[in-house]
Amino acid sequence: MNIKALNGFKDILPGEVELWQRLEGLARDIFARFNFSEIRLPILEKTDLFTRAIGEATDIVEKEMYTFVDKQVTMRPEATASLLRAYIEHGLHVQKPVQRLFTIGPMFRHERPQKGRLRQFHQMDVEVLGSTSPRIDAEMMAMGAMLLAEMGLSVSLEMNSLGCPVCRPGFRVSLLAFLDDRHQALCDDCKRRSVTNPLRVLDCKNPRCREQVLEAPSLLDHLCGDCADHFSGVQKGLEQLGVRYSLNKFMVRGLDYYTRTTFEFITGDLGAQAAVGAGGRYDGLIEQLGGPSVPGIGFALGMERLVLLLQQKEAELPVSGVDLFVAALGTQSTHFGFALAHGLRTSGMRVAMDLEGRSLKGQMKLAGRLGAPHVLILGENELAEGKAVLRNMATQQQQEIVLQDEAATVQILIKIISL
RNA sequence: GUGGAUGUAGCUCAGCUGGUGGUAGCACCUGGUUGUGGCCCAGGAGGUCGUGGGUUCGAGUCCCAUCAUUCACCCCA
Repeated sequence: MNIKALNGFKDILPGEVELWQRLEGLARDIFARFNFSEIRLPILEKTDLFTRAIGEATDIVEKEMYTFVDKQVTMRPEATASLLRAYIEHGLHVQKPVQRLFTIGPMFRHERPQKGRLRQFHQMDVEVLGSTSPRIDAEMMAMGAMLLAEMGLSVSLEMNSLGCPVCRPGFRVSLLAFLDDRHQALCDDCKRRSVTNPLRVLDCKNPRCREQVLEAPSLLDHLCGDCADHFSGVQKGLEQLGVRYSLNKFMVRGLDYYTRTTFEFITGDLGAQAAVGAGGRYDGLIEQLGGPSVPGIGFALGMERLVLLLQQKEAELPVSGVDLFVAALGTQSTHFGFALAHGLRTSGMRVAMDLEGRSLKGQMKLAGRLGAPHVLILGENELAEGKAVLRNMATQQQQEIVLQDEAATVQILIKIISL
């Protein structure tokens, strides 16, 4: 067998997929509590959409996109751009002044895979469009925190403000001046960064750079009046909702479109991939994409990373996929059991049956492995007398069942088993 | 794109300075119980030792290349 999944692409097998379902189920429940609606989006978009939304100069656009060059289309590397495209295309701002939307699905980035990072990965993406209220920012973070808490994960929240087009240029100037003075002390990456994206120097992991940057001018000290007001409003909101967070004035987001509030949910349990979720406000982006002048904020949760955390936390999920196992011995019994199983399934029961002609012992073993709470044993002798045996696997008690016509037998079994 | 580590059964792994691939564990199949699961016992099946070259009388073992996996950097969820 030489055909294998592509590097960075992964199958999610039974046993793990249950965790995904639980994660997604809980997320949907919580998104509903906060009055979010689902939107399903295509995976392919015009390449232009991403270069405009994410930024020409970002790593994602420069070297990580799966693009069909001849067709000018790209497999989405993130969800926000697609979601905003749909929002603009369908005039959703007219239908509701404030839209709360979420979407769940795969994203694609051509990066070198490592722990918690794949080339096809999955995100749960949440966006609120049409509100500048700092309470929305607080609510978003509170919702993320609630989801993580209800998953039983302990994750910390860090927040920062990146200001806006009014205040960021001023900050940039003083940061550049500061970096110029220490250019020689910075690592090679940061020397490059101080030209291409000076803000990034602030969150370099190199200890020497960190030290240099400690005294750097802070974004938070350069906020304009509106941004400062907004920022303190967000903090008040978080306090009111009892969300624990810390300020990280060095936190910078990788995408160009962020303004004001940015935040990350951080864990120490995933190696180099600290962020399980991240997002922020992007007040100018919709307009920039040709839409109405509407503010927005959103964040994405990395599902692979959450599942890894869940796997570390609990070894195994109990899988109970079956209500009844039908064990048949002989042709007559198998013939009868085959139809009976179908009748039970039609009535909503989860039924497993072995059709390989195994010994009763083999069938019992299968039933045990499947975790079937009951086994209906159809033996030739009993069948001849119109009877069968129902075994409770936990108590090992068995009772005789009188087989009437199929419909009646189904009813009897459902009644006994649902007790 | 850069650096390190690792490729032996479905999975986890032994395999010494080169000398016939492991009674290894888990899982699987059969039997011990003419028709009763988990535990136990016995047996069985399962391999191009990632791939291709090279060195050698002889390579799982040494060398080169290549592919894959993985961790980290860059970057990011």
